[in-house]
Amino acid sequence: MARSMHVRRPATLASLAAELGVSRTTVSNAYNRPDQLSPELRRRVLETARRLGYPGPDPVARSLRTRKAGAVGLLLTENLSYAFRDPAAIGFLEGLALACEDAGTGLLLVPANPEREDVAAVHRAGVDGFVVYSVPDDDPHLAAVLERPVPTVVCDQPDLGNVDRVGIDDQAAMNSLARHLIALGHRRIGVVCMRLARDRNDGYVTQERQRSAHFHVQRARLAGLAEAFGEVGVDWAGVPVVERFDHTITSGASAAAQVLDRDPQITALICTSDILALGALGEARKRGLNVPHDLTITGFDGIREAEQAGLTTVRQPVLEKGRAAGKLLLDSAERTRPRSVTLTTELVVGATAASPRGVVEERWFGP
Amino acid sequence: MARSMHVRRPATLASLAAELGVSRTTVSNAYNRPDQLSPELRRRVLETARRLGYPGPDPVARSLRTRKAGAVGLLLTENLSYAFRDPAAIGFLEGLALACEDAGTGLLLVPANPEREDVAAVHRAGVDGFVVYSVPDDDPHLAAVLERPVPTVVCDQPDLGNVDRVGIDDQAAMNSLARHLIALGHRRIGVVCMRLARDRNDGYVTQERQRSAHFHVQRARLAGLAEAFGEVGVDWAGVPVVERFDHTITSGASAAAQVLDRDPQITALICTSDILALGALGEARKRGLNVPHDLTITGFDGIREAEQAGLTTVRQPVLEKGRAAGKLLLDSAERTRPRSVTLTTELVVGATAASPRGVVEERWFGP
DNA sequence: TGAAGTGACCGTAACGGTTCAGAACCAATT
DNA sequence: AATTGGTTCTGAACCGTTACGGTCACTTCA
Repeated sequence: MARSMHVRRPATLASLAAELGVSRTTVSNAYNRPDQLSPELRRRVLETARRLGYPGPDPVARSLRTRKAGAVGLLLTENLSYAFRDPAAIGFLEGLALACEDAGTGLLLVPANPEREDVAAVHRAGVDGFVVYSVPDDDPHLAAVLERPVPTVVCDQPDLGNVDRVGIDDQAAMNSLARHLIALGHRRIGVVCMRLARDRNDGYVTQERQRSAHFHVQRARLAGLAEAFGEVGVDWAGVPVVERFDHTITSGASAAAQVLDRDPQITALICTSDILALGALGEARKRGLNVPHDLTITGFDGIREAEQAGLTTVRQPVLEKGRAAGKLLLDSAERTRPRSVTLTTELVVGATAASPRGVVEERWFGP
Repeated sequence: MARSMHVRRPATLASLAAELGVSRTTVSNAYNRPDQLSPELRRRVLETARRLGYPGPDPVARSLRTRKAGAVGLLLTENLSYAFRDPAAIGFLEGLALACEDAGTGLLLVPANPEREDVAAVHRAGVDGFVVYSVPDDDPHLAAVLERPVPTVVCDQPDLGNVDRVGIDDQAAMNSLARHLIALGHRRIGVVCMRLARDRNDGYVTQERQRSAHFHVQRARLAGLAEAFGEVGVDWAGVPVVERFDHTITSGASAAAQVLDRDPQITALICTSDILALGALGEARKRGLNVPHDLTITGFDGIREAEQAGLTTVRQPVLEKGRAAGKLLLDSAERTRPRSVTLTTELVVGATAASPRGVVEERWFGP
């Protein structure tokens, strides 16, 4: 019975067919199209498969032939593990996972180490499409993805023209937050932002660096601030903007410290993310500053931790963003021309923003 | 120059070779072994590739030939998106992602809907190995994974004998927590646990169901409790054990309510996860119970939220667990026989456990 | 009784690469 | 002049499937 004990080679569809004396097609059909063969033969095929230890059609070979991988790739700018530490990223992932789940598709996290310029992982990924989440617009990984002949959806990215996009209007959202602060009477402000480019620059940001920032989201948020404060006569060039490469609470604290050390007279510290704002809150507390009365602090994202802290911020629908990205990618049928989805945001008025001391809120003077 | 404008078919390695008048081998080498051809020819190959829009070797075809997918699969019992909602699962994911990152490997989240018994996704996954995280031991997805001829690591699973395993000693950990409560003087206890099997059973758990629970982790934790309390003469059969299918704070609250309604005289409520315990804490607060003096509540896992709440619990190294699983899987070289990694846990004495009213802590009587 | 229809199965040709054992060539050594 | 060694490139086999367009025996129906 056990013919050739030395078969190290695992069984294949062909060997199974040979053993059974049928064609490979038939064996394939036994797995993929049961209606194409008699129940009796199918039973025999499956039983012989079990006996020979044939685990069913090889997924990779099948993918090659059918030109479907059954998975979408996710490209993140950060270390893969980072995605699981940032609440906003987690929310995005959850939404994306939901969309994939609905479609029965796998989700492949592509290891794109931002340090090394090793794009090989992008080339090696056997996927039917890519979602690119918040990477700098000059990221070589992004370029590698765009070269791959598969549909792609970018998130938090400027409109690339030829691929689908999902995001929010960062500039408008930040603008409305700024207007809120302006209405409260703030004119002397400081800004803490996330990394603006691939190089580390933990410190003050020049005008030029702001304009040429490679992270679209950050660039747009700063632009929204500049726009709003410019309108009320604030000289943007004089506004201290401090950047941090690492997106952590600790970074937020140290950045806040840096701003407060040099410009203690500011009445509001605007952070471009909740995480940074939480750090700033901690730093303010450490300095004995009363938030919001001594110092207004705001964030961006609307993560749960921010809500608990009562942070004044902008809420963006991160989960929806992920889900929208997934949906866009997964029904890529009939994509005539690139689609663009812009989700709405919401100003969250918390307890960390108030009129500066000695200033009565402006709207009281309204007509 | 542009020969045949109607080439809908994208360029392949072969077409590129033909265009250049070289062999396919040479083109392949241009990408994979630059030292195998002259720099000049390589330059020509790459340039022609760009001109023809050839995106480089197809990952799937390459995988087929090299028998490497460059990714590991992760199988979760829950809906994919759930993994991003449970802090413990997130920690595990982070650790696993770290390990994958180090190895330059992708991480494929396999959509294993626990509702449907659709195992196809497991068959379709093009991966070099699987990590299986906390699924019931009779899960068909698990069976499907074990049939695949690739290395596998199971987590929070009984020793399957033939695959690598990583986990903690749930029984011992819970036993030590129980001893702590016993030392405090607790004898009348209630238990809230996570789902014990694939079927929903929101309510009391029979002895039989406890013993035959398909979630190893839960079974072991209950066993640890039964063991410890049995030693001091508590009749385990009389201990109310309530199960919840959904692992949410809300579930924890409702389960706690169910126990407290029927057995208001209990002095301690032991939950098999922090999430459930947090729910129980809320329920206790709602009832005006003073924790820990009116009621002791404990958890399991050691998530951050539990720490903030001052929960008495068992901390397990979830991140390390993920990382260990990844490492085990990724250096599957020379695996002689299945390895088993058991990580250590730590009893976290928080503020939610104390001696019941009228009872002096036992250790005060110590020799 | 012959034409048409149906169910069951098969042969061939991809799918797009990688790999390995050489071939061809040339320069340097014996 | 023959041998050696090195570089550069090639041919053919192979990876394990599935898509496509059949064939063939066996009804069914007029």
